[in-house]
Amino acid sequence: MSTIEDVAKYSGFSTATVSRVLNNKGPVSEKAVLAVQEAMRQLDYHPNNMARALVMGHSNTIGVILPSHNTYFWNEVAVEMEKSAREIGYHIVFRFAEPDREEIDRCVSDLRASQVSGIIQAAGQREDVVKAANIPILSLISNRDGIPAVVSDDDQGGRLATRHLIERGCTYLVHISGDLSYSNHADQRSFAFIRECEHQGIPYRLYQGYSQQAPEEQCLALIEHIFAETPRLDGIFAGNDIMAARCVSYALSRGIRIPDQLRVVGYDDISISSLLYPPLTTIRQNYKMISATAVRTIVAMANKEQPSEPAPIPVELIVRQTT
Amino acid sequence: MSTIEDVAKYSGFSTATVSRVLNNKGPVSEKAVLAVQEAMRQLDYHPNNMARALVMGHSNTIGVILPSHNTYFWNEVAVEMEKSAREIGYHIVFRFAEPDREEIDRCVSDLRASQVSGIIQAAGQREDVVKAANIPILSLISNRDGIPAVVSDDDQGGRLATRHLIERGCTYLVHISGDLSYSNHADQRSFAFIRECEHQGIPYRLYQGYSQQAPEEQCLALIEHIFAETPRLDGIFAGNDIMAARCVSYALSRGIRIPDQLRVVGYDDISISSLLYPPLTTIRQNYKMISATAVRTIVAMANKEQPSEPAPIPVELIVRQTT
DNA sequence: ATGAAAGCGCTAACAC
DNA sequence: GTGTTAGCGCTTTCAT
Repeated sequence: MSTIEDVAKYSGFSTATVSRVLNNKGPVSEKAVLAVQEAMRQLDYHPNNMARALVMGHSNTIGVILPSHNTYFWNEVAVEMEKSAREIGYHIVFRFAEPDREEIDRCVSDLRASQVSGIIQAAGQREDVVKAANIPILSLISNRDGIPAVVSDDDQGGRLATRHLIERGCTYLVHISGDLSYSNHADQRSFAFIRECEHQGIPYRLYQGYSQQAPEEQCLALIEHIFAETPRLDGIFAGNDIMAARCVSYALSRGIRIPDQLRVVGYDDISISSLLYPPLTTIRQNYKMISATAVRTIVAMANKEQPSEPAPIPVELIVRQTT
Repeated sequence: MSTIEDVAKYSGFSTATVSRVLNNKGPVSEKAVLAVQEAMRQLDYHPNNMARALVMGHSNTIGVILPSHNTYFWNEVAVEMEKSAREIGYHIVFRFAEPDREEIDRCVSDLRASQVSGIIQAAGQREDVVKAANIPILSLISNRDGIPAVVSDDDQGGRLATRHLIERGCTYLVHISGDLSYSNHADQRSFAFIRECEHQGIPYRLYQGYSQQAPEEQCLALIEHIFAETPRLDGIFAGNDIMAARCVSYALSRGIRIPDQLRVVGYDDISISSLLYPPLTTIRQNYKMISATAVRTIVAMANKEQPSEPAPIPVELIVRQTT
C-alpha cells in the first residue's frame, strides 16, 4: 500500500500539499491538484483511515449495539441507519450483544477503543453501562437513566391498534407484550391498550413478559394457554409482528377463521408482514425517520451541541386482512 | 481519554512496560503488572485501537459487504459471522450496497481505507471490483473470477427439494429462481431441479429472473401469471423462502388448499419460515457453518496461508406442512 | 502557494 | 525485567 509520502515524492510536492488536495482544504494551485491526483491514480493510493483517525482524534464513526436475537425489527433499522450515517459522512460499526451487563460492557469497551464518536444502544436494558463509559449515548429503547431516546409514539400505536380492533366489532381483547418491568418505551403500547379498553368498557386480558425470541415451544404454549383461558377472545393486539404471526398461524391451524372469528393486529410492520397469509394488519414504525433522527441526534451530541430531546416518531395503522 | 503515557507515569513504569502488560507479551514482573493494572483502573484507561492499528499495519478487522435489500437470509448470516469473528479475535465491519459497480466500489475503498484484512462479498455480482482492490476476498455468492467462495451445496438442495416434491406425488412442477445469467452458485439449485425432473419424467416449468426484492406487485403479477399459465401445477420449488411464502399466500387466498392441491418447498429456512401458516417446508442452509467457514477462510487468506477451497456446506430438507 | 517538522497513541527493536 | 527511542501515515501549525 502506497502512502502519502509516496504520492508526495511521485508528484514532486510535499506531504502537506498532498494532504491539502486530499481533503481539498487550504490553498493549493491548480497545477498541484492535477499532479497529486495523477500520482494518486498511478500509485493506486488509498488514504489510511487509521492514521487519519489517530491524528484527528476521532473517526467519524458511530457505534450501534443491536440485540443478537430479536432481529427482525432491528435489521430494518440497521440498514436505514447505515444509509443515514453515510449521507452525513459517518460510518457505523455494528455490534451484537445479549442484553446482559457483560456483553454490553464488552461492546462498549470495544467501541470506545475504536474511537467511536457516540453509541446508539438498542440491545436490551443496560443503558447505564454505556452511560458509565462517559461517551455520547442514545437509546432506541427507553429514556431511563435520563438518557436521550429516539422511539416511536407507542402511545399512539397502542391507541390506534386497540381502537381499530374495537371499531371492527371485537368484544373481548387480549394483548401480548414483552416484560413491562423495565420501563421500556414500548410499554406505552400496553398502557394505551388498557386505557382504551377501560374507557370503552371492553373486557380484556393482558399477557406480559413474553418476548419474540423465546423458544418456539414456549411461545406456542403461551398461545395455547391464552386461547384456552380466554374462550371469548375475538381480538388480539400483539406487541410485535412475529408474535402476531404466531397467533394467526395457531388460530388458522385450529380452524379459527381470520378475520371473521378472530382479528389480529401486530406491531412494527416488518417487511414480511405484508406477505403472510392473510396479510397482517399492523402498526407501522417509521424506520427511516427513527434511523435518521437517531443518527442526526448522536452526531449532534458528539459535537457538543445541545440537541433537544427528539419527539416520538409517529406510527401508522396499516390495515390489511387480519382485521 | 488517558493515554498509555499517562498510565506509564502514574504507575511509575515506562510505556514499553505498560504495552507489555496490555498485550501480556514479553517479560514483566509481577509487581509491574499490578502497578500498571491499578493505574489503568484509576485513570479509566482504554487503549486506542487506531494507534495500535496504525503501528501494527492492520486492525484485525474484516469487511463484509451485504446487499441492502434481500436481507432476510443475509441477516441471519451476519449475526453468525460477527460471532465467529469475535471468537478468533476479529471484528467485522458491515457495509450495505446495491449490487452495482459504483456502490461496491465505494464500499471497497472505504473498507480498504479502514485497513480491513480482507473482504467477504455477498452483494450481488461484482466480485471483480473487490478483486481489483488487491486485497484478500471471499465470495458468498459464487466462485466466478477464480475467487474462493463459501457456499451451500445447492446441487444437493435442489435435488432434495425436487425429489421430495415428486415423492409426495406431485405431477407438474414449477421452479422459481433468480436470474441464472450471472453464474451464481445458487443456480445449481435450478440445474438440479431440471435434472431431477427430466430424470424422473416429470413435466416442469422454470421461471427465472425473479428476485425476492422485486416490488411487491411485480412478484404478485408473476405468481398470477404462473398459476394462469400452468393450471396443472401441483408443486412449487421456490428459490427462497420469501418467494415460497408469497406463493403459499397467493394460493391460499385463491382457495387452493395446501398441501392437498399444491405443495411448496422454499429455500434458506430463514427463521420466520417455521411460523408461517402453514409452516413452510424448506431447504435449510447451515448459517453457522457458512459463517464460521467464511470467517476462518478469509483470516487464513489474510495470513497468507494457502487455504484449500472450502467444500460446499451441506444443506438439509426440513419437512413442515406445505408438503 | 508550499514545505518542514511536530506530534496523534501505540508497538517493537535494541540497549541496559 | 525495564527503559529509550524510532517510527506507523496522517494533519496541521508555522515559516517561507
